Amino acid sequence: MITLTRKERDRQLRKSDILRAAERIFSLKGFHEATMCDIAKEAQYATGTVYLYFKDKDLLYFSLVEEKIKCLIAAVKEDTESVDDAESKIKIFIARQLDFFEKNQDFFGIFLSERSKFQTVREEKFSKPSVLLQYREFTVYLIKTGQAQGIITDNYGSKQIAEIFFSIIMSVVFDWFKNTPKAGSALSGLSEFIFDIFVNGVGKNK
Amino acid sequence: MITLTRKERDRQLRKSDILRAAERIFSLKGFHEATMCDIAKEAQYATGTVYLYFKDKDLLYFSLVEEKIKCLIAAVKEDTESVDDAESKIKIFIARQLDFFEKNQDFFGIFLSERSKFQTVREEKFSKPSVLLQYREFTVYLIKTGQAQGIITDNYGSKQIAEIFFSIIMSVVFDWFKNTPKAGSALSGLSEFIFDIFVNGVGKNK
DNA sequence: TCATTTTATGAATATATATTCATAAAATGG
DNA sequence: CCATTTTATGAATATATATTCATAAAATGA
Repeated sequence: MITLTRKERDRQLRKSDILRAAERIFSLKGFHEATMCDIAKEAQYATGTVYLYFKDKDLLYFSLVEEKIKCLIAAVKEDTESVDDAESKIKIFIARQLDFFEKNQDFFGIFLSERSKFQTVREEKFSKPSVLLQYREFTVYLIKTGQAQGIITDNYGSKQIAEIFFSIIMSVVFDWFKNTPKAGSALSGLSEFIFDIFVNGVGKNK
Repeated sequence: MITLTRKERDRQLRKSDILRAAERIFSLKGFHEATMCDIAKEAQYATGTVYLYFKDKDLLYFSLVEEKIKCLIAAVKEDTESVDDAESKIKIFIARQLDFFEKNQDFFGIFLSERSKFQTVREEKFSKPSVLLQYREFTVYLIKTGQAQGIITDNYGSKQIAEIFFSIIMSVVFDWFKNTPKAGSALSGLSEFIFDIFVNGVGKNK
């Protein structure tokens, strides 16, 4: 059902241009240091034009984050649905995630540096449940599946475990991001490591 | 060797007053939203006075974070030194850390929300190695001890494991911080959980 | 081609707040 | 008690930048 008029489609394209510019500028300078003027220039528009497409700076920023996370969720969901056993699901989840961040390094910079902003301001500006929440819910679902299939402990709640899961992945990505000089080793190569640590811990198996 | 003149000591006291005020205001509003005026008022000084004690807003902020982390490091070092076996060391480390964050909830708010700032701007303003680095080094040392004593795997590097360790603790603290309504259950109660997950993973032990 | 609507422009505005500095108050010490 | 030094004050300054808006350009369609 394609109901976009040409006008609407054009508008979407221009919004998209601006979002791409914002992505570059925000990730280069961070939220506060990036100016609307920077972003407009990068998108080859005048300052005021940006405001015809995004109400204000906050909203521009959030639109960008939302768009990206939606992408990630979509990719992850599609791929994990293709298998049934929880172990594969989890492994695929990790791999997809690493892949995404590797291909979206700029975005990752934003995501990391402004996480807190996203958590506090979001409530005031968005009525709809945040995509981060959706994302979180999906990891909880994964863990529950693992518990149901008996490969993950049920000594602890799925939410609690999901948080740990997420933070381990993020910490590895962050570490890689920080230390890898440009075109270094593949982030995706760390999938195994994450899965192992997450499932088996760091204790020495005697 | 007490070499502080009364003048110097007074100055320290006033700096301390200002730091306490900054702690309250920063944690209430975050770095950008907190104004120097807010902080001055909270400390019962005029705006300009703050500048007699701290060169600028950034430095005030970093002084605060440094001071707190130094505290944490000191506490952690002292306590872990009292035992020899790595398992106890690690358990104590976790417990002390939780204890610290529980007692310094305000500070934790700052620490979390401005982590990125701290990581980027620091280099430019401080020549001395940051306390965060010291902190990180200490966790690496802990892991190495564990590896040397054969309770932690040496399939992976100590740095890599230390990052994971740190991030697991932080994620638990963050979670608690977010969900616990005021005077709820003790954060310190989660020590066991962290140790278990970290060492044994979330895999179901058959 | 021209009248009307839509879109773009960027200088001007509005606001916010970090920082300074001339002035005043307080402390010092002789 | 006075002269000098130190410390505190807070109004004024400087700067930065998000946002607006009068104006211009472009697109539309008859």
